[in-house]
Amino acid sequence: MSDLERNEKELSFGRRLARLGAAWRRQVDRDLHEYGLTEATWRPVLYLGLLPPPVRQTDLVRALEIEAPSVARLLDVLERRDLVFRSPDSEDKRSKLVSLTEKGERTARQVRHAVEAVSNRLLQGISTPELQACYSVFERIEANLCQRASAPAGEQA
Amino acid sequence: MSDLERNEKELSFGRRLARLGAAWRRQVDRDLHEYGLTEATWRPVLYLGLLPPPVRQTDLVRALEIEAPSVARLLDVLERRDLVFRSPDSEDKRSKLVSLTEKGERTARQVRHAVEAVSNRLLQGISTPELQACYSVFERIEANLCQRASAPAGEQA
DNA sequence: CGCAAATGGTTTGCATGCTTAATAACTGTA
DNA sequence: TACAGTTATTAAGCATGCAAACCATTTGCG
Repeated sequence: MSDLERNEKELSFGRRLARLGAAWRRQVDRDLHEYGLTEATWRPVLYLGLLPPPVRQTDLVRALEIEAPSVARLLDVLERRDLVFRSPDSEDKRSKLVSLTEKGERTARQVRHAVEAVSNRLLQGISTPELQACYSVFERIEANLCQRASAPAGEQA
Repeated sequence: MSDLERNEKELSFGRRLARLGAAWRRQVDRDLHEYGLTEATWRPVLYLGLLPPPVRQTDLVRALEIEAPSVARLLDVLERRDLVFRSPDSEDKRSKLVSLTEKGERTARQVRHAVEAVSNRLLQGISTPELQACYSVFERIEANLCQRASAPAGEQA
């Protein structure tokens, strides 16, 4: 039955996802390296350019989907590089508002260009229906992720 | 035109890939945590159970698609845990052969089960043609990855 | 009001990836 | 044989993610 036949592909699907995702990111990184942005530092800058202000660190945590300590450290680096600055939030003394400096604004535009260029290049020749088919599968997988493993599911379904 | 309409989705495709890949891996990690395997340490064990011996470290580097220093460090950990051992290669005094201990063999089977269970669960309800549509897109993206960025491609095509 | 719980941020320590550089051994060519 | 280049492994240091523990502040409830 299909299960055995599909096993090889199934086994590699998660692997494939991770590999492609990493390769994709590496492309962006490569393009942004010349702007002095290393690894993940461009993501906070990108999102700071997209989110409606005021942006608290927690907003970045949610947008970047990384944990608060990681965001804090990235912002330390970016602040030292004069790309962002933190200011107190008059509404809530616990929180800090994060903004792009002028240099940061410029960088954010470059990041956006680079990200779009990579996306255009990598998705070249792929039709919208094909993309949507992928999204459909992704959504189903995400749905399956939420069902706690308590239901071992299609063990031989 | 399609470009603007697709922009939102295109922008997020790489993001989506990375996120799904990470989530997938986290599922496996969670299931293997109870076996004392943390993070990425289960992958060398899995592949050692799959590759035809003898397995040199270089073979693992190629299979795991991570760099040689990373493999070396992981093997240090696994060796300390008595899951693998290194022995000299009589064919080539530079290289070392890596093997699973008996405990490692047992662990490899558990890892394989966990990986398959997660795969079955996450791909539940997704048909083979849908999977193949995804693979087709992945392959096209991989092909586009290889074309060096020299051709900026669909900048406004 | 006053205290417990939740929330925002930081610090610390660990896991895992990479790159660069060193060392040892092999290979090919003159 | 000898020497240059390649290959296998390791070592050292950096980047980035996480979780746990901590402080300050805010919120909610008696």
